[in-house]
Amino acid sequence: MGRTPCCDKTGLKKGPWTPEEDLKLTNYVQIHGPGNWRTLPKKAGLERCGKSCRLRWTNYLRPDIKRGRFSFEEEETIIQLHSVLGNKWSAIAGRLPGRTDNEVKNYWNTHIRKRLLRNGIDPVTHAPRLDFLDLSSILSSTLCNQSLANVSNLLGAQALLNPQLLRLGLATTLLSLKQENPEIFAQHLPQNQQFCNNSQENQLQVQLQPSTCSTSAAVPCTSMLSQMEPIHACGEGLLCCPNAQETFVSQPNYHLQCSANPTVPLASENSNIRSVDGCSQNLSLDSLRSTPISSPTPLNSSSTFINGSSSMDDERESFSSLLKFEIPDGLDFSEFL
DNA sequence: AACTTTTACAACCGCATCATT
DNA sequence: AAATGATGCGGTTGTAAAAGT
Repeated sequence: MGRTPCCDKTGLKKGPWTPEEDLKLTNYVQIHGPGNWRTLPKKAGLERCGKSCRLRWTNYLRPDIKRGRFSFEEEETIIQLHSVLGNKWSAIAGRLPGRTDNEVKNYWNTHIRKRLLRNGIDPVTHAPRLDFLDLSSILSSTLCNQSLANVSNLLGAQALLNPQLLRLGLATTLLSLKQENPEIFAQHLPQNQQFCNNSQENQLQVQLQPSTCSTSAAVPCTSMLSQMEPIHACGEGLLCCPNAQETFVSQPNYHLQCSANPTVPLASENSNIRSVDGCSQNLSLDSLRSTPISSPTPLNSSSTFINGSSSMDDERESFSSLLKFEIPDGLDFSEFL
């Protein structure tokens, strides 16, 4: 059968629109309203395909379009919605007044996607990626920044990870770090109390604790980045989720949880953090979710930007710095060294 | 200053979906 | 029910501007 083309494209102009064309299209739509795009070009005196006119109008000329840089809130919304909806740009844009699907898509591809990749987050699954090529650099920067937070980018890949591979990767990285930065290595690990330095054997050993709360691999990590679970210390410097009984343990070997940067108050104590209910009310995310997530943790947002970076991008870069991890049962660093 | 590479974004293309005949 | 048309959607490309060498 075959469909007829949306318009006869011979002799029709393509490429960037001129101000004159924009004016013609705007004037016509303002008088006659949008729609009937097939016949519009001829009536409006444009040598363009109707489809092109529709796109130009909806993506650029429409008066209610908001232009300019995306705000924090908009970016957070995009990430949260994308973790739930995937590449449903139109659906995402529908929740961002004044933004078009094309704009959201472009912004995702040029900004957010790259940032997530840099931070070790898979932009498709929103789960942490374990790329051993990056392990050293991330861990190095983590240690040098006196925080273990970024390691979560690696260890959070519970669904993707082969435990043996993890041991190997961590061992290699830790060894090289220890050789390259022994002072930092010795200085910071005890502070974070995730590790302890066994001075007698000059080996690293993990303080083990039964894992009481784990997030399921089904939980998008970028959502988790903005989900500050109320947590509390539960001994030995480890942090646990108080409502652990509500969580699932998909892979007991690995235990990933969200927690505040050690230098800032926990989510439950931070008044700047948007309330759980407020978020879900704003976005109605529960209604959008196609598959239930196992974690009761809500989608949250502003909490990810509470450290004091100066530039917008720097603050956004901090996305990755708000996760902590716990070492899984049975993972003994002495095996690595 | 000239050239190359990268980035950002507008626009295009093909397919899907829905409405109408 | 099938054919056809109109519109929407998402992936991809083209290109100007910015950044780097």
